[in-house]
Amino acid sequence: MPEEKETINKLAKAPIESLHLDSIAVVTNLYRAAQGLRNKMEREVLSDHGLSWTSFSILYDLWIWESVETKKLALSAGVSKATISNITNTLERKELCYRKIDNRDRRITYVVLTDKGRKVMEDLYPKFHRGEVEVVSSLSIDEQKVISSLLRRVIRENNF
Amino acid sequence: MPEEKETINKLAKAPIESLHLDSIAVVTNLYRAAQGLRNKMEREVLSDHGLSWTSFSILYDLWIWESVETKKLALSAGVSKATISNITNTLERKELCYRKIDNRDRRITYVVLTDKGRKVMEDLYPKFHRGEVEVVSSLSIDEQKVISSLLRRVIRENNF
DNA sequence: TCATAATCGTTAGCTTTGAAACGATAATAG
DNA sequence: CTATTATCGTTTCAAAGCTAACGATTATGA
Repeated sequence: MPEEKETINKLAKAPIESLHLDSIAVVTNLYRAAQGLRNKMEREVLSDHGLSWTSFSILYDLWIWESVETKKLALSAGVSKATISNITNTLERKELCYRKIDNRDRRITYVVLTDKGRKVMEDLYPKFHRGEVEVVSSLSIDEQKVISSLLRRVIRENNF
Repeated sequence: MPEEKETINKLAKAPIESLHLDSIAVVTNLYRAAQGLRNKMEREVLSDHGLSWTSFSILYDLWIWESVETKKLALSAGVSKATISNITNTLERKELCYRKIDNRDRRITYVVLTDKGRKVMEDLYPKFHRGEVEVVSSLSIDEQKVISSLLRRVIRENNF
């Protein structure tokens, strides 16, 4: 990669005893790929319904699990509970979900998908899935299995 | 993975002719790893100087290249030019960089690192690099090379 | 030359994001 | 049985982030 090489040269002047170039490459390319993925999906798929990546991932959870506690949504999406609270507000305004307080433990709030929300997902998911397939289409099935396996290890070992 | 399997079962009911499970796994794990990476770095390293991941990546570019056009910063960080404008304001307020208009083409604005900005990077980069190494430490060097290579292909083929 | 088009960065208005503080509720301890 | 702790979700406030519109500048073309 052109940019990567140039950067490494400049980094030589950095006050570092030893540079682990392979680690740098993994982190750089990992984040760039994820960022590109998100941007592409928001632009080409999710903008149809005015949804952000995180909003979609929440609707997705609700679609799969019917009803999910706020805390689990935050954990699943990798964002703070404050963010979930805000996004839930937006989704509620769009009538795609609603809140439901647990009667047994009134501290817990469940978020539930509405019929309208389900329809949106039934329209959106096939398009999203086509996007997923397209993004990784330059990798063979075996390569997809390899990269998933390696990423899973990173996720597991870091408790991501 | 426990959650992944359960999800796939639920997805069977989805209105999709054919599900490419390997593509789903790549996208899911790719995004989760990147999200975890960002959160960890912001929490454990960048919070020392009150910097976001994107702010840091901009300072990093300036550190390497001395002076960069706003447009290239947006491209490099994978965010919109409006975001760069906002972040540059914040960084300027912290006296970590300043703007400089090109005399030949007065539409172009360069962002330049200050001495204070350089000092911050000299303090921060070693810590950041230790974080990078730590995050991927469960992968062997060969595995790191493999995953970088596969990610690079995804990036290239999608113009990310 | 001068009008039109293209490019660049900022602004406006909104949603997303997180840390910290806050209220409400439940669990625990004495 | 009360008092203390712990947990949960929301609110507050600031920064990050996007789209679209805008003003300023440069390039193009007739």
